[in-house]
Amino acid sequence: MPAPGSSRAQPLTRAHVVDTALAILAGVGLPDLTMRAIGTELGVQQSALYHHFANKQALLGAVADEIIARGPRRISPPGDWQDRARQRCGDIRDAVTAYPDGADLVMSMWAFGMGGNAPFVELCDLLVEAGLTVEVAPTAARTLLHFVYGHAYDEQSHDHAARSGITFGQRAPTDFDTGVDIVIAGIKGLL
Amino acid sequence: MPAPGSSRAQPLTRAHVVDTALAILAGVGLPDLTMRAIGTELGVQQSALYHHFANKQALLGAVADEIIARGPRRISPPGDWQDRARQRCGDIRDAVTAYPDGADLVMSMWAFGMGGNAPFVELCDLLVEAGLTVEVAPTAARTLLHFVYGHAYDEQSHDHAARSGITFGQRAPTDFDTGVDIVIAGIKGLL
DNA sequence: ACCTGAACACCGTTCAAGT
DNA sequence: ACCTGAACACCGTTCAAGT
Repeated sequence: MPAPGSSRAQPLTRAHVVDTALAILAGVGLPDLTMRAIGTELGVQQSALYHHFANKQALLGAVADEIIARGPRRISPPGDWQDRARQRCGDIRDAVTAYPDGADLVMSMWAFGMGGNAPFVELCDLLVEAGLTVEVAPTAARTLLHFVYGHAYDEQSHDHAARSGITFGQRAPTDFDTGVDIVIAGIKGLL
Repeated sequence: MPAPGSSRAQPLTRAHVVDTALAILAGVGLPDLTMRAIGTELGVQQSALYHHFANKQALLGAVADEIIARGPRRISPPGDWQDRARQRCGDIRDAVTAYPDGADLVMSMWAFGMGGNAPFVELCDLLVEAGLTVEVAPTAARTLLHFVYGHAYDEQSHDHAARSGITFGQRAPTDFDTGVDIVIAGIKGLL
């Protein structure tokens, strides 16, 4: 961490900004991931960030991409397309739940078309390879992702709520797997 | 609309606040649904709202409940449980898409346990009636709702983006129905 | 009990000016 | 090109004080 006020040898890069944003996200969550916090952590004025990103949303889009990129990506899976889809969904879930509010961030940025598109493209490819038509594969991929993000968002919201003293009915640990299985079984019917 | 500064005969009620919040949401969307805007529209200081709601989230939870309550609820459907589930999902989608950012709001409030729980309860009941065990029905209901909200959120985000000039690949109008069918077919496998 | 008025501690974004 | 410093136009929330 550079001391605030220290003159940097290197100019700021987008990658450096994204790195710092991820560190702040990990520490304090999305509501406190402010332009001022990022600037302060980098030893720079918040206005300097606008030289590298058009606005906060563009910055968060890059953060969403990085959350996905840093997530696990188990390769060369044994078994059929259903096992591969299950595995990829699990990886995506692990990626977004690795950071507080990660599901919220990635889901929003994906919906807005400003980041986090890789999981959609990968699942589309996987499903086309599995034999789905190019017309229906995007719909199936989105259905899968809506579940993955929705479930993760739920989980992370409950983490917040638990800290505020609100309690929820206990959720089975197999809940995620069951949901993914439901959607995959449904997709199977499209073949 | 009461003129600002007019002394009201009746004291403010929660229902009146929620009504006004919905009108503002319909007009300007969630980012501009501020405590100040609600207060101004009611001819009252923003601080007065805290006498009726603990905070903004509690107020938005009540708004989410009202969005669902005001949505359509087609009754006594012909056909099997799958038709009934399809119909209920369509109604929920219509309810949340009737207001700008409605999907975002209802999804968030539901995840936080602060509102919008009725659709979940209804779908649970419907699925238990269909023959699902009480262990797996909530998981199936959540899977369905994650898709419905995720899809609606996507649509409404694209509405925003279109206004900012961003364009997306065209989505088939049957996309929602196909997604619901995928999940319902998957749930069928649990019977 | 219900509401006012003012304050507190913040936000994202812009922009002239420096180097 | 890259960044500073200061401002602009906002937020949600709190709280003493009024009625």
